[in-house]
Amino acid sequence: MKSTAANSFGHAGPHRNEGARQAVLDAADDLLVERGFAGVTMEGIATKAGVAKQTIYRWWKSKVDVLLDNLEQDGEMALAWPVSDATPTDRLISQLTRIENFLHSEAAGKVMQALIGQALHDRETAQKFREGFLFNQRKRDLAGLREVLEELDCAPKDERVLEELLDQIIGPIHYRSLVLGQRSDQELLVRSVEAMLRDAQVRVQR
Amino acid sequence: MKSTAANSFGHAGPHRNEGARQAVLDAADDLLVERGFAGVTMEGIATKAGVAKQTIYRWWKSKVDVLLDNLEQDGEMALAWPVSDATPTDRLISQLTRIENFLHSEAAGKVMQALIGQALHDRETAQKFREGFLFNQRKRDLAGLREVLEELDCAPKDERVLEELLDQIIGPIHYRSLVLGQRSDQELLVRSVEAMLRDAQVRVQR
Amino acid sequence: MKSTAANSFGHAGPHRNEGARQAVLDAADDLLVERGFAGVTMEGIATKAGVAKQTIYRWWKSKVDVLLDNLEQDGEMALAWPVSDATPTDRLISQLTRIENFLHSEAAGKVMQALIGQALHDRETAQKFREGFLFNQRKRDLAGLREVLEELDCAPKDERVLEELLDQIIGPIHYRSLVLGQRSDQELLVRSVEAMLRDAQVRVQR
Amino acid sequence: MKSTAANSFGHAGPHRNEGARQAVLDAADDLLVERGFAGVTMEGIATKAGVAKQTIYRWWKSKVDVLLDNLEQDGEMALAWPVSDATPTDRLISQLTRIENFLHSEAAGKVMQALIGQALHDRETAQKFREGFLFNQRKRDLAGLREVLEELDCAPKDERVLEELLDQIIGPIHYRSLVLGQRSDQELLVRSVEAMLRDAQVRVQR
DNA sequence: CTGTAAGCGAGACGGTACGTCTAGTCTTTTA
DNA sequence: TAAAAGACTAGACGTACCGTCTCGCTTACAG
Repeated sequence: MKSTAANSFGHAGPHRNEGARQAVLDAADDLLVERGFAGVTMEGIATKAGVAKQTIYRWWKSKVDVLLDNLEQDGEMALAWPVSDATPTDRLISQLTRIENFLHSEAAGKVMQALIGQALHDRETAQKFREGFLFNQRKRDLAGLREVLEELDCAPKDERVLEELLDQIIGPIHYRSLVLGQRSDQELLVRSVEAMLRDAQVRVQR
Repeated sequence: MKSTAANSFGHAGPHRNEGARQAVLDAADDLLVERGFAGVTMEGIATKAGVAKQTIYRWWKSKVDVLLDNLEQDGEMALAWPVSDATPTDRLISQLTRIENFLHSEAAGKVMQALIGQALHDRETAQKFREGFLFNQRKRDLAGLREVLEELDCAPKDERVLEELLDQIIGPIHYRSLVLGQRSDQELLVRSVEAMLRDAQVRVQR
Repeated sequence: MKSTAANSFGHAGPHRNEGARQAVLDAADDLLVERGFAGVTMEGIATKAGVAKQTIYRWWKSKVDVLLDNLEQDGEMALAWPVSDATPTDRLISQLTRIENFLHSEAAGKVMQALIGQALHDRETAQKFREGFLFNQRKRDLAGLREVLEELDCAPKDERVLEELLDQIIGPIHYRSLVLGQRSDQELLVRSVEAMLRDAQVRVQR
Repeated sequence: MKSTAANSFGHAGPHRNEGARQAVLDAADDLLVERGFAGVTMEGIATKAGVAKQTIYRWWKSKVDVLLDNLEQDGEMALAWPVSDATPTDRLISQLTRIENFLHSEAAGKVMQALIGQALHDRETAQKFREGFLFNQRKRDLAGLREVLEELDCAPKDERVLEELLDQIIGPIHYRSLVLGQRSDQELLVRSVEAMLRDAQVRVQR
């Protein structure tokens, strides 16, 4: 606790006020949960966060940017592959469960759904969402999956095949969640992984 | 040519003006393609269609309703399983191709993406979209898939398993399209169907 | 009581809502008296009048236009030369008194002072103020003065001289009011008129 | 010449930076000429002067104070009664001409018009303007006029009469300039002085 | 065969949020 | 300790749409 104590909140100096930053992120998140995406407005965030609109515009270009900032903060933590000594299959199932739970989680899941929704409306949002979050997460998932498959001796050489195998398991989860609006139960995830592993073995033998 | 001549357009009588209806649907579609979802506004539609705002509100509750009306008209046609004497597998692949093409089509695909996007923002849109379009289409696809699997002697008894098998093939396509923003090539669709059929056979043997 | 009764106020049709118009004019006037010129804002007027900002912008370009509208309504009435059987000199003094009182009146005087103030800040306001109010009033005052001088047999032939004579009596009043912030008492006005009449006679003899 | 070297400009020491002061005054004046009164903003002055906003607020309460500072500097010099051996009447006419020219001068005249304009909007500005500039100038003009009248043997005993005589000549000039937006030509000034002198003589005989 | 009721184009209305601008305050860092 | 730099809260600016409304016209059907 040194000089940073001065910036606890309240007023600010020439450097960025960290308290204001977090207040904005939290306010946006709260509004999304309480009132949905249309209820997230720059004015609403400002009021709720006790912050001037100009302060938001100084650091973020739009409400989408604010939400994306939230997602980058929360999502990368919640979707990391944890260190584990479980069997490869179990580790894979457990990651799939983590993804499914994340998609339906109260705060972070709503943010992600809102951003995917907006990405479908707006090309620029799509790009930001993918580059700011999705592709990073995808890299981590591909690496995790590769490790699992290597332990099971069915890792493909071709990276594109690995991507196909990943999409075989996460595609249906997302489709059910985002499009159908349905959760995927544990059994389904297990069968999905089994089917994919069978396919991986078939492919590797060719 | 009797009473319809009066309703050709221009002005109207006590019955609904069909010209105005189509002009509204077309204007909404055009605006979506030209300016994206945010560019579709009630005022914009009214101006472009040469129609009073009140006329739109008389027949549709919101711009989402207008777009959904469009989708119901176009989508059900473009996604029907055609009568064909091809092999079951080929028919399945061809339907999958049809879906993939539809998702990326200029007009109808944009409408569908916009509606899915809005469904992710708004519960009510989600419900309308599913009940007005998605569930109907899903029923047709489930019936088509069942027929294919029956011919291949691997149709499951349980309807829920059939749904899982359907999601195995359409889930990844949608995920790539909606979330990753990538097209799925023909090869991928073929391998996807093969993997699903293998899984169906495994399941039916149990 | 015919069809116009429908537009008493509340909501409006495709024609201008007279109630809203008057509410805006009154709100602007009230704000000016209560809070001064800086306290007259488009938002404040809108709130006080119970009117949407867009409604103000639809009919007036700026708050200056609103105030000018007020002045045109009030000023032309308060500064008219009334029909009178008093002596010419008395009529002139009485008009001068009327002007002096007007300049210091609660509502209309404040509006006029505000507009002259703004005219000194902004060329466009100056032009509007002059063309919308000042020059009309000046014409009436010149006509009134000419009549008075004719009855006293000292009306100049040259219009420019007439203007000079007018400015001899109204210039000091305005200077004291606008620049010095002082009222001119009745005695002063009387002496001012006497001096001017003496000058008019001198001039006419040449 | 010791510590002043440090205060040459750029950065500053513990004492007031004279360079900054002048830069602020000049910037305000420039902005007024270039963009009008509304274009004179604290931010604009700060930017143009290369000075921090806080520095302005440290020494002046508002932009009006800055402009008034300018006027006090320039106005008192430009409006002084010079020593002259001309006839009294000519000296008076020449002072009147000086005033008229000042009101229409590029820099100082604009400042004065702006301040009078703002004084009409705001009581506090009015007071500052009068006490900081106007009343001082008026004292000088009254003294000058008294001297002229004494030489012509028609100086009134009553100071209030002297003020009235002054307003007879400067009132119309200001009215034409500030309200009508018109210049007064030399001839007019001459006739105005003649009329006033005639009135002074009439009054003194009573 | 005529009134009446509905659909229609037009557009004014009260609102909400937008993104920008400036005000005036405060804090940090430099000299 | 003055000054430059600039982040901060506050609030008005003028614009764009929202969804509701009123108007005046046109036209189909009912009495």
